[in-house]
Amino acid sequence: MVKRTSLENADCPVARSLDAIGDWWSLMIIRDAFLGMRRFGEFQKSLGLAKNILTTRLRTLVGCGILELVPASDGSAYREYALTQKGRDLFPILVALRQWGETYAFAPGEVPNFLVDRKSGQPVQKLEVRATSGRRLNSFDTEVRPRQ
Amino acid sequence: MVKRTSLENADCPVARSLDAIGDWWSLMIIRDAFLGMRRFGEFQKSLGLAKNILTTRLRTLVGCGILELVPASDGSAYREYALTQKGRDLFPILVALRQWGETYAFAPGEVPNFLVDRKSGQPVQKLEVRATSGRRLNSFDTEVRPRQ
DNA sequence: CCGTATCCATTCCGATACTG
DNA sequence: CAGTATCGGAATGGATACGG
Repeated sequence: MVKRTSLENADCPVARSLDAIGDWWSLMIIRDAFLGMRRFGEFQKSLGLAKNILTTRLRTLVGCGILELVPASDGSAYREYALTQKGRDLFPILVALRQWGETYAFAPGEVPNFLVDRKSGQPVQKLEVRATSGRRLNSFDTEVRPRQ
Repeated sequence: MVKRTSLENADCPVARSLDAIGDWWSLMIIRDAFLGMRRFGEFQKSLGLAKNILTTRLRTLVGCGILELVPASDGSAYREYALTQKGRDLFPILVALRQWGETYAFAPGEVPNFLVDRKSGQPVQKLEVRATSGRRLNSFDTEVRPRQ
C-alpha cells in the first residue's frame, strides 16, 4: 500500500501480508471490524482518526478484498463495511497480536480486556506453533525453505 | 513509537502490540531476526532501507526490549542484535502473518517460500484459535470482555 | 563495518470546512 | 450520516557524505 522500497513481489509471505495490512490504522480498523463494527462513523468514533485518513484506509481494505461494501443492515440508505472471508481469516493474526500484548504490554497492576469463548466464557487458548506431528515448535525448531 | 492519536493506554492488547511493532519496517526486521540475522549490515542489505531509518528502528526495538545488543558472535569488536525472550514470543504473530500471506497474497502460479519443521522438513501446522476445551473457534464464536 | 549527520521529496495525520 | 476538499505541520523514507 504505502510507497516504499518495493518488496511486494518478494517470495516471502510475511512481506506480502505486511504490504496489505502492515500499518497501524489498517490493523486497528480490522480489529474493530472483528468487534462487530461496520459503519464509517463507528470506526471514526472508535479510532479517533481523521475522516480523510479513514476514507483512504477503508478504500484500500475494500480494494484488496478484506472488507466489502454491503447494504446497511438497518435498512437505511447507507452502506456498511463487512469483513470478507479473506478478512475473517486474519483472525489468528489479531489473536496473536492480542496475546503478545496481554503478556508484554501491560504493567502488573493493569488489566487488559479479554477475548473469550462466547459459549464457555473462558479465555481462548494460547496460540501455539506445531509440527504436523503435533509437537510444539519454537523459532529455533523451524527454518524457511527457499521455495521448494 | 510513531506519534499518532494516543491509544497506547487503551486497555486493548491489540492496540498496545501495534504501538510497539505495528509498522512495516519493524515487523520486517523481526522477520529477518527470526531468519537468523543479527548484524546491522545484514538487515540493511536484506531490507534495502536507508541506514538512518534502520538505525531508528533498531533503537526502538532495543528500547522496548524486543532486541538486545550483544557482543559479536564472531569475536569481532562489533555488536549484534539478538531477539530477547519478549522478541522470540512474537513468533506466532509472524507465523500467522506468513500463513495468511501464503493463502491470499500469491497468484496461482507463484510459489511462496515455506516455513518448515527442521526435524521433519514438513510445513508447520496452520494456526488455529481454540477454546479451552480444544474446540476450534472463529471470530463469531468469541467476544471481548471489557476487563473482567 | 557500523553507524551518524544532512538534505530533500513524499507521505501521513489532524483539523476544519463543505456537500448530498 | 458518510464522505470529499484543502491545508499545514510533522514524520517518514531515500540518498549521500562523513567518521570511529
